[in-house]
Amino acid sequence: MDHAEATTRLLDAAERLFYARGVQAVGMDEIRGASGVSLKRLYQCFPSKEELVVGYLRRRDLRWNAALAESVARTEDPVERLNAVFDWLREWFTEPGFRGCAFLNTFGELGEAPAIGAAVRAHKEALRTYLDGLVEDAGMPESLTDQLYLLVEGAIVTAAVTGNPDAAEQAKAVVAALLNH
Amino acid sequence: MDHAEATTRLLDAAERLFYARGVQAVGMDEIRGASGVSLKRLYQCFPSKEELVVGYLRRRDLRWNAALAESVARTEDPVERLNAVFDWLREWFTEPGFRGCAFLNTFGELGEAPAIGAAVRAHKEALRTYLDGLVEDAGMPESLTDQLYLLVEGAIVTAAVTGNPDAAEQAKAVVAALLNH
DNA sequence: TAGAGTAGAGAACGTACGTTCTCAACACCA
DNA sequence: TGGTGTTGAGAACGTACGTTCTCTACTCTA
Repeated sequence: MDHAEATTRLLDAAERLFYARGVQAVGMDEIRGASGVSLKRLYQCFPSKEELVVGYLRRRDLRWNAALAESVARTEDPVERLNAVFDWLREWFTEPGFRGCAFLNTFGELGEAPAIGAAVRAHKEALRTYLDGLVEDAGMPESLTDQLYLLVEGAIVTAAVTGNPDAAEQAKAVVAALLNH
Repeated sequence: MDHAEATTRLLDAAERLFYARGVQAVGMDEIRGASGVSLKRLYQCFPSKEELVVGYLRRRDLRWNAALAESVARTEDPVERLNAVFDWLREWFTEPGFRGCAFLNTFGELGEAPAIGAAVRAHKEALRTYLDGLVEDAGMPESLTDQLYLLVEGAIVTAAVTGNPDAAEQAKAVVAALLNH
């Protein structure tokens, strides 16, 4: 097992465990057991738990954004794509093990740590930038971006707390009102 | 110092410390020091840390709801009251030490614990019920409640992560569109 | 005032965790 | 093949924390 595969395995285990149970509830020894990577190697790949958490967030950021973009891109009409965002959210909400936004959860837990806060903000900024592109392609006023963003965040949080994926449809209804306005 | 005052002091210290730094980052000994209540008494009032956390959430729920309702009630017009919700949110966002929703933060940290999850859901349900009353008083269709709720959650989360209170105004703009629709 | 119950201060206990260290096994290369 | 460097397994270390225990001092009552 080389360095790259060890890193992948560690991130796989970290993502699964951290997302499901929170960062502080999962020890480095459990990451070692779940990944099959020795503690020595673990600390070679990630010199501290905080760096492993940042690595986890960074990779999840890339994956999450890519999954959203890929799903939305299957819709042709640029205006309809704004709705497609919430269709994808609904799919995500119904996935087994959905526990809300990994970034918000980690932020609530470790927001003090500057590296964590930076990773969370980077993720949210990337989302906002992506939405901005969709709004521009749809020929809508720029002010719609922040409003869409609020609805996405609200839907994620609500679905996480209530366990009910209908928040996606409710947000979509608001989008429809904004577009018709 | 009697039992009631000890309880109050403990909840005061717990609320300040837990909200500012998270639950897991604050030890029982620090609560003792900040409250001036002995460990023995602490464990008489709250037999475990989890019960102290639940007590903290419950009292914060009452206070937060009351502050919102009191501020909104100063507005006479029932329709205008829907906007007043977001005016109050903006005030909250600009308070020193604002760190987002205590309930969401705790949920992200300890959502597994059933008692915590229940306290969080109770708070969110109370908020939704309150919004439902405002919507009814304003003579608006019931479907507006969930939409308002999404906007409130989205604004809180966004203000917390970005540190920018403008999320309140952005949400308000969406409300205006929904009302004009 | 004597005694019984209680409170406070803080030591103590058990556990868990992040991180480092030890040591035996093994791979690679001269 | 012999020696050197690296690896993995897991023990060890230091710390922190939730919770309980000890002991002293005080307070109330008979």
